[in-house]
Amino acid sequence: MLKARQLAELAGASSRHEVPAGMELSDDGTYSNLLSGVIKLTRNLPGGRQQIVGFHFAPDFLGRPFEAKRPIKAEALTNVELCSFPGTTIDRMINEAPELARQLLRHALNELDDARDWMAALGRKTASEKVASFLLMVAGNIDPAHHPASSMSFDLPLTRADIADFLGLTIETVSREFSRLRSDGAIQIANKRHISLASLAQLKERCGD
Amino acid sequence: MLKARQLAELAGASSRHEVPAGMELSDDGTYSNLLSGVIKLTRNLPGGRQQIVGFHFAPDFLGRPFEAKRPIKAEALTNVELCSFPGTTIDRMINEAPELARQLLRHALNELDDARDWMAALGRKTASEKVASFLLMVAGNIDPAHHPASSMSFDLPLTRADIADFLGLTIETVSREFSRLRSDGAIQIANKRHISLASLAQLKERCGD
DNA sequence: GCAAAACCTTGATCTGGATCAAGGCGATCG
DNA sequence: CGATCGCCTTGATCCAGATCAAGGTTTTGC
Repeated sequence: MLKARQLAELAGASSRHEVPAGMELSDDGTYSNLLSGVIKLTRNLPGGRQQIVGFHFAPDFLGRPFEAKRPIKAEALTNVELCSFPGTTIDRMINEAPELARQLLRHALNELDDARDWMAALGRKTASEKVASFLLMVAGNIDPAHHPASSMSFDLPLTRADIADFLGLTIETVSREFSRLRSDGAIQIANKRHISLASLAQLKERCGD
Repeated sequence: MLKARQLAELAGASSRHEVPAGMELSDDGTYSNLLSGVIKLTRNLPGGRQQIVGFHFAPDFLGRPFEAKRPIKAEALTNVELCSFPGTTIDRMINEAPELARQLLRHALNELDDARDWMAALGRKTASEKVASFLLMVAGNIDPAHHPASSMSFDLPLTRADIADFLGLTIETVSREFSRLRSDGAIQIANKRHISLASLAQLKERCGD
């Protein structure tokens, strides 16, 4: 745990602010807690190609020490509430509080596990397995404690174009797979974006792992 | 930097050993420096599908604190020399030496950057862009300081099947793309595995980013 | 040194998902 | 309220890369 003095220092240096949906989050060196909303991380290739390489769902932590080799853009998918700390404060505290460094390391390794999971999906899963895996991932992040056998519903924070850019597909294929899942009774769709899952267990059979 | 006492402790607890090509590296909780050789990290999907999610080239560091959510297997692609430390030593020292925690964090973030780069390749690059990117990656790891404009050569430490499992392709497609690069004069191939690159710059034009 | 086994290449054909095309909602706005 | 715009769906067709097939080459083992 962090010491009381350090918690107080963080609280004193923090500032709360809001970012509207669609706005890019500039990569000043700050760190933030994501209090609400969803953020996408994207990597751009020539020819207008885009790959989404990760998401942040509330409550998550964002920001990183050291420079990235490759530029990654962060953009708010929904309205977003942040609680930010100056980079210098965190960087200094990493050296003073081993527990903070441990937490950052644990967090980075979780993101690495996620990225590798999606490498496997991008390289080796079929379109319908990708879409099922995607719905499971969103469901798991929106309600981490949900019982696998019971039904749940939520609003997708992404457009079909974003989903396609995450799964390495086109919007038409994503749309067709949604339609297929609906006609198979695995999901219901209201208003394009509102999804009801019959059960997480049912989707797991379609997710290809 | 680590203190002399800590370096001495590490040296005292370390043990040198060797792993032959093709052998799986068991995931006891130890940490190792990879002194020579190449290791692949794989994730398995049902139906015999496999995705390689990363490599370690010498000199690299392997091992991770905290449990991974998903099982990842590590296998030696070549004969490998390791210098290993017990997990308990490292885990304890993380709390004593902030600099060690920083290094582990930096290392994890580099692996995360790499994984995200490959997500973009898997999701959005063509077969020939993937193969060119792969060759650049291998070349860069085998000789990090190589001049981009001059030619270089090396032995691929992977079979065509491994390359296919890394790039999300089939062995036939990998083979055809190698043949095409050869007939275009971008590479030369001797003995299936020995590759000569005319220049890194030439490949960069084909790698799709 | 010969045979078997691994690994690799090349050709022919097939197919999952891309591309092209044509509307169908629902919001926002005048 | 009707028009425009952004987003989504569905159908028709196409093609990059998969699959199927047939050797060729290199390595391994006896």
